[in-house]
Amino acid sequence: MRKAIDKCVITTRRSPCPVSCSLDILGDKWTLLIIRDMILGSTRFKEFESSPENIPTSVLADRLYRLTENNIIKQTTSKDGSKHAAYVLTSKGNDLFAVIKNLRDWGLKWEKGTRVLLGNL
Amino acid sequence: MRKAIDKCVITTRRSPCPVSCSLDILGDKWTLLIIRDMILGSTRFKEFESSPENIPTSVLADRLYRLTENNIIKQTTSKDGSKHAAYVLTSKGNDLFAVIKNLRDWGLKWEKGTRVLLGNL
DNA sequence: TAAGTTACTTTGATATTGCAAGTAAATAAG
DNA sequence: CTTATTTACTTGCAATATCAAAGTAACTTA
Repeated sequence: MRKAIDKCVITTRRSPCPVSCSLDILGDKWTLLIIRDMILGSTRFKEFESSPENIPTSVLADRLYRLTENNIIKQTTSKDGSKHAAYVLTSKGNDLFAVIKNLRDWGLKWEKGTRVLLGNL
Repeated sequence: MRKAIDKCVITTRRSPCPVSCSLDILGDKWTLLIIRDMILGSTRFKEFESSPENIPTSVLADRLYRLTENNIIKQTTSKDGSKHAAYVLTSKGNDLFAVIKNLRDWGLKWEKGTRVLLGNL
């Protein structure tokens, strides 16, 4: 995916438009699903990996890195005292709840056969 | 991009989750920008093309096709009587206004240097 | 009716994704 | 304490998608 050497997030914006800028960061098939999982309480790599959409591990590692770079999530020492990585939403990340809810509502309204799987998402 | 022969939108969902399903359709860097432009009044290929983000024409053609397949936009005969293609939002498409507004608000709040360019987006 | 303009398609290089396999550190089991 | 298992990734590579540039046919304007 991205080699250790080129682990850097390029931050060239397509335009100053806030919609465009948000999509520069969030606009792909996986990023907001990770946020969804975090809203539902997931904190660990393994948990994101085991979501029903089956994100490739290489993509997951890449997205966790980018989300961290963009201060949307951050690593913490997990409460259970384990030394395994744990991720939590920052307030910037928590503010994406509204976006997720709108995507959920739109999906429920217009796409037949969708249904809430866990929690309220 | 897509050859005439394979112009078909594959509709395999990653999961029945409404968030995931919405992202199957909307989850990329360009789709919601076209919706943004349409909310701001654009109807023609040339107008989408001349937005500040500079969408490649091949991607634009592809997205207009997919949005049409998903009943988010539809072709109309334009009001001015010209025979050139014109696109308008369906009610399904109009319902994305909430998503766009959330992305705008999130961008304005958290991304320095973003600013509303035209209208309210 | 000739000269744009519009709405695309095509082409080919480059970048991203998806999948399978591999690995090192952390934890659990014996 | 030693081995086995789990976790959190990385690597390699084929498949797919993107981008930029150029091309084209239908439509409109001069």
